[in-house]
Amino acid sequence: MALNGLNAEQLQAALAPIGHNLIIASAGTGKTSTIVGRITHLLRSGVEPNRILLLTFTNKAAGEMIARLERYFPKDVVSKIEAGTFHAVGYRWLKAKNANVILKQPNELKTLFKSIYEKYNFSSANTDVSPFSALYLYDLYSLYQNASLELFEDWFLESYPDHQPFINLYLAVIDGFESEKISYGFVSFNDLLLRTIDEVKTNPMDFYEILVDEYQDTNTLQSSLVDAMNPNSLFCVGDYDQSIYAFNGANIENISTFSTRYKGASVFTLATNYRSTASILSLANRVIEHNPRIYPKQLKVGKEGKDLSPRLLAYHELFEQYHAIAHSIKTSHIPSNDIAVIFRNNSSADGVEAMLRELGIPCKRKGGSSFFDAREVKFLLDFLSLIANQKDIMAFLHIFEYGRGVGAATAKEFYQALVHFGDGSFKRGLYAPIKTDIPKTTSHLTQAGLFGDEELTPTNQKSLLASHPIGRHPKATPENMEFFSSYLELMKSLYDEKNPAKMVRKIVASKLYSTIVDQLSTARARAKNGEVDSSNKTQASERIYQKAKLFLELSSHYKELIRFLNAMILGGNELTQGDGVNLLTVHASKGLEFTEVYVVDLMEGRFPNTKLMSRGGDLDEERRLFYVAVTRAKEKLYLSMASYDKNKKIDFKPSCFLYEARMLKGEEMKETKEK
DNA sequence: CGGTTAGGGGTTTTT
DNA sequence: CCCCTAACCG
Repeated sequence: MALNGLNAEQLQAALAPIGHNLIIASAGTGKTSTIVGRITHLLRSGVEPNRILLLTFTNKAAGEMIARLERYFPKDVVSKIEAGTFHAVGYRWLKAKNANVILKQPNELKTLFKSIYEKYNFSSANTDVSPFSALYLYDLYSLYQNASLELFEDWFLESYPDHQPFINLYLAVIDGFESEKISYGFVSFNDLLLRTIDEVKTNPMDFYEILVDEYQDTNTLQSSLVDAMNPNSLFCVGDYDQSIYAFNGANIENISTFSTRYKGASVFTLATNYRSTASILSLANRVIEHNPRIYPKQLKVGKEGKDLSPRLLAYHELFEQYHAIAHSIKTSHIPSNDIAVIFRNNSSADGVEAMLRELGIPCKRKGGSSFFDAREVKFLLDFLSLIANQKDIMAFLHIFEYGRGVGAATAKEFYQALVHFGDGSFKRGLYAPIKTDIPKTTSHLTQAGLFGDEELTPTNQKSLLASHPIGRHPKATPENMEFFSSYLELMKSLYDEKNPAKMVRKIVASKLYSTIVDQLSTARARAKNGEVDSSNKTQASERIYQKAKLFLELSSHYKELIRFLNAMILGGNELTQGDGVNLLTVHASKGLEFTEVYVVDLMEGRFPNTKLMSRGGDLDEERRLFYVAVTRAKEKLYLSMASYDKNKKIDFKPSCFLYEARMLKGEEMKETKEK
């Protein structure tokens, strides 16, 4: 049984009486085992599995715990446990209530927000202060939603009183954003939680116990969701030294005030670290000691065996560093899946990846940026999003911007014309227009008579379009109408299709997609002198179809289009691509462990990231990030830095954490001066 | 004059 | 790779 493997302190926590329990679990102290043990204990005590809710920070973590429970309990019991991230669980409940939820990617929502922001004139305010940019305001608004239950105005002016002259403009932008978001049918991550709270308040839940993993990174919005559910019992597991999501409103006070918020709360501490060697732990502790203590904490070393001292790797130049690390990894006897390169900023990843590739070492990165940000994948997502939500004008714009000579403005007119043809319905306007007059436009251009032009399009397209009123749109040109008819042809072939994978297969095989692949691969194969290398182009196009294949594979697990799309937004960047050495940001490394770890780019400015600190972050948080990074290592830890970036011509000073870790002596600090 | 497109500069972290 | 700016096109 899962409980047999626990040590005394873990067992005591796992068997805690029902009530409000906080488990302070330092890095590597068997947090996961304790949670699995706790659920084991609950199930063995006769608690119905569907009255257990396990909230984790990533869906992967939830999956791992569920998988471990399946070793001890029948699958049909374990599958009844509610488990997942706050967002995933909330989404599941709303979906069960038939709520109409169509998630939209944060970047898209930012673009929408910005477009509304730009309608307002901020220069009219009588002040020397310059207004926040649209994107900064968006981030603040999102932070507010996660961090505060007050009115935006109150929360905002507390921190930025000098922006008082803009407050009404800011509020108007936010109002406009909220209403436009609703009219397009979009739901943000934050909306998901807000709506879940509403749902839980109107239809109370009856959980016996809620377990919250990574409790130090829950924010006010999330903790108010937990409170709204009002469970009999709470089991929160966290470590304040690993709180690294302040930018998302993570509220360290959720931990520090736990015993005062919940009367009669019990606090347990897991202090024996089984993950790392004594010297890695003592390094981590030397650094984190510089942060204020909330609860006393003394780590005991539980690991036995050889103990290699952490090593400092210092190089002159950035790429020399990446190259040396790649070389060190190549000569390592550790399997590459057990090796990680960890960095503060994603910008470090490209250099490391390039050097590893040069030496033929496979590596994997978190899928998010590389996969879903790829334009060929975005196109597929946009195409499907518009089918799932015909009000999604943003998706339409992205699709039609691939049409030659079509930009956002023209695409928007086309969309509006189509909605007009369908008397309010985009799809009707596309498939079976009931109005054929062209709505009035802002354009003064009138290029009539494009139809009947002999060089126009192949005959079948012509007949496709001949019956469609969009061809008479003043912005219609032979090129963009050819694009349109490819689009229409594909849409018609998907008219009755409901299965996501079948849809994806048809899209990828379509003429429209091949047009896009051609555009993208041509652009990618174009050298600086403008020439297109045909073998490069073939390669680029192969890579695109490879991604499309992966996308198809992902879609095959879903029966409903909307569910597939939402799942891609909700858990999309949790999937890792490929096999090999792990390239991770510190944030992404949370909860993971590796035999050999390289923490790279340990220079002032990069790690700690001083740019962020000037924007409200603080050194304590950066120090926690460092702590998280080094405590991922089980046996070998390398701390690495470079003193110069030849591309940007920047000199670097070593990170203050290298001094705090006593990998560098204080005197050297004075010697390393800025030039 | 509005819109498109090409080219140069810059990049935080996540659900 | 994405965003912004400036030149270009109709």
